[in-house]
Amino acid sequence: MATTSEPDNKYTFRYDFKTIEAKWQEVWQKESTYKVSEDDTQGDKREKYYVLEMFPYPSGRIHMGHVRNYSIGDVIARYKRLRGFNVLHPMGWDAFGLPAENAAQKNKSHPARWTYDNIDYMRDQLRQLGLSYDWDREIATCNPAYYRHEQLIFLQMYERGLAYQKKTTVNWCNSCQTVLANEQVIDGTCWRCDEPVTPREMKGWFFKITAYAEELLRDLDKLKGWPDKVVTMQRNWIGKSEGLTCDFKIAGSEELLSIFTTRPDTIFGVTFMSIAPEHPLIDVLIQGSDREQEIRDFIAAIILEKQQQKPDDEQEKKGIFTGRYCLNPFNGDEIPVYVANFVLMGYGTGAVMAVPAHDQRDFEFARKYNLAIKPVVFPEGVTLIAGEMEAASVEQGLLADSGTFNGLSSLAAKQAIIDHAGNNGFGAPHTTYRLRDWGISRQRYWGTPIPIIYCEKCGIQPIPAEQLPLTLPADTDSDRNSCAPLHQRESFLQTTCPACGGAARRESDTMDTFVESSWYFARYTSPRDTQTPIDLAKAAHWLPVDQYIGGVEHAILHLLYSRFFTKVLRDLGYLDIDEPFTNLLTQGMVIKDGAKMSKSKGNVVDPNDLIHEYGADTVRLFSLFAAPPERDLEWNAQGVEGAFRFLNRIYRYVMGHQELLTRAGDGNIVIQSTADQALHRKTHQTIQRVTLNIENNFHFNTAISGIMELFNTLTTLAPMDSDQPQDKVSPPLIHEAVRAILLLLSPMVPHFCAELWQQIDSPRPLDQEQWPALDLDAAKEDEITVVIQVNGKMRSRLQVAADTDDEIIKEMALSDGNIQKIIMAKPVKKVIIVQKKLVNIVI
RNA sequence: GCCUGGAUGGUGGAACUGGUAGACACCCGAGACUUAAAAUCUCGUGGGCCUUGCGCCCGUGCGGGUUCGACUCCCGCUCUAGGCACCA
Repeated sequence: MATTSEPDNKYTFRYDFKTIEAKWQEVWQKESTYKVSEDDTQGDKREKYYVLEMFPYPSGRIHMGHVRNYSIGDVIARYKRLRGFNVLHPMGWDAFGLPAENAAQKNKSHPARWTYDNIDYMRDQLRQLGLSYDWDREIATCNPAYYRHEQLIFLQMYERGLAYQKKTTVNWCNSCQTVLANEQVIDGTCWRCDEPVTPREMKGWFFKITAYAEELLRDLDKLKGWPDKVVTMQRNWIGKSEGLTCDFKIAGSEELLSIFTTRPDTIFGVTFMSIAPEHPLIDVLIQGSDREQEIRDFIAAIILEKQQQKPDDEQEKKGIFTGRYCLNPFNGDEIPVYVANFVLMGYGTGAVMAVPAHDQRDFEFARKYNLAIKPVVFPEGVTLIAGEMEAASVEQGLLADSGTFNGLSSLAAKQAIIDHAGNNGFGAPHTTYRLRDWGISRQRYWGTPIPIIYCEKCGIQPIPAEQLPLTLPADTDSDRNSCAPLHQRESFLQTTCPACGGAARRESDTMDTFVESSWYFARYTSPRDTQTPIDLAKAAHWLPVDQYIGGVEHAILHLLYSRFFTKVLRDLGYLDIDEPFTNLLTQGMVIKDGAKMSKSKGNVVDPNDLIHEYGADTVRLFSLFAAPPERDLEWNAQGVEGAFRFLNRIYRYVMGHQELLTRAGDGNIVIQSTADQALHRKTHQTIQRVTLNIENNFHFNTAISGIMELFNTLTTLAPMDSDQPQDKVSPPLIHEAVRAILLLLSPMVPHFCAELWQQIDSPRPLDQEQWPALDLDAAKEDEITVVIQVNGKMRSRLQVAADTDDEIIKEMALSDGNIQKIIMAKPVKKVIIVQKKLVNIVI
């Protein structure tokens, strides 16, 4: 082996990671070490394990977040292989999206060109990290071979009413002639051109995720392997509430105003009605009134205000009286109807029964407009008096002033009132969700075209499945139109109707890129199948994903959409599972100087530089060692140096003992000295500890420190510079310890370990090895330290044989010199003995 | 405002189910090697006190509590990160 610089100078020695890493990457590629055979669905007897990291957007080059994410996944993949699993570990590219269009415009290139170039570069970077992917399964979502299947899935969803079109309000930038996503609108202006964004009514395509709301909520209980945090976030996002819909008659009219409430128990406390400014009934209510114009102006003003408000500031509550009343069906009260700026048309019925005594918003509104406040639910032991209330009382309690329902508890009253409404035909129990249907239309170029045709005669016509894929139009010219959205491309739009053959136009929207990432994990199980999106048998074998790893920023959208797609694909007959990801690990961010790495902060660390300076193994080792995966990782250049130093120490040690280790390979383990015993014990304790750290919660940081401890023990008991280390420790035990170190470290530091493994003349390459076997007897301590406390404070220690009787330990503790001094002649009240741990003497 | 996490030496982080707080590293300091430096190796390294002892006191964001014993459990706060936010 060569060294990086002067081979003879052992003082400046740094192991030659460049040669070693290149060598093993080539071996793995040439031998397809990590390829998972398609036949494994039938032939392989090993248990399957599917580990997946969230695939990247090919933005150009990988960043530290990727390095961390993929290192974690790779450790799990390699560990599971050593444990005898048949591991599926694929990688691909989430390749559609707006950045490609922007870059293409800037460089007068084409999004496809830009994207594929980036993929080539980044694939190379991932190879350099030594990640054990089955590259034969690589997919890029912008490839028609992928998105044709997505188009088919869309058509099947359309057939079942799960994909539908409706009118919606979008953010429109007139100067860019495009729709912007919410996150692209910054303070009401376009993120790219700074022109104001205007709302615009457009038709768009939606996926009916609300049809699965209940199942998505219910199945959260099955996700035992997900962080509670993510489950909670999804539960809140779905936002189920149960209550009552109830119709209030408009006075002097046959019209009904329908409301939804989760607090039917407060229905006798209704003193006014608030409706959304967009509510369709408004026209009917105010038509012909002498205040019609005044009201319309007010409504227009609050709608405008709403559009311009920043997402995070709350508007002052305001409203206007429509001049009309409605009737409370429970007691006949006449209730004024107001238009209010805080009522959302998109939730419930767009109308709210206002109970100022028991709802804070209604309370504020009532105070402002001098409306009645009528308390009807008294929390236990409290009598509410309208004039004395400082704020709404939102607690449950006992009903008062509520007719025949007086004295009931809130809980009982809810049911009774719902029943009463139902029996009298003006209401029904109702469940509503915060979750909205998923709008997937994007007016862009670089996305999956929606396979729909509009015919004047025949209406909306899906493209026949056998005509898929509907590919993106290639460019006819290389000018700035190279990424013109589809609606600007006449030749793409013009087509013929599949039903009548007459002239027709194509849909020009492309799909949200979240659609591609909602099913890619399933596609990996049959990535080259041209007949069907997903081969049911193969998917049944591999899915669900046993371990999914990615950033917590995808806790809601990506993970919710993937769960939704899994259920849809199941109902379409492609999958036989309910949930896609059994276990989820959300890793923390990589930060530096206390802040997220970003160009604007100038604290970005480029993985390329690190790989060149220290090699992939060191970069991986440090990113796994510096923090447990779920926590943020503070990047520290000196820490990287420390990780590199550790590998160098092992390298020097193993190569310095190469001959001995090679010879010792076939020797039996015979304990001949206390040093032998100590090393043997530490070796097996470390095997146990590392295994537990990985199995329990993937805490590689403590696993690595365990291995460091073992190596420290090894170099203390059998020092490097000793002429004849076998004087103290027998060679087979050094061999055992080194073997353990290399095997235990290999999932984290794969090239390095594979090389040293070969250098000590092991019979098989490391990739074909098994995780080291644990000998529990060997790990057992025969002497233990028992702590002696007096009144809970540590005062002395005892070294005793592990099997010493509790009574004897107690006697020893009481007669211990230090203890005698402390307790003097005072009476001992109590002695607590914790087996093999401590004695606490209470005086 | 609501819902989640988090807070431990100069730093990153350990500590099983309530049982020796600070493992393992980084930084820093001292020494060895060297003409010298780097590298490497050895030792030290939470704070304070003195009587320098296998010593004592304090110490896991703050204030209480439970317990023989609390970083760990309970109650009440502070700060911080993230998510949601007029959802009726």
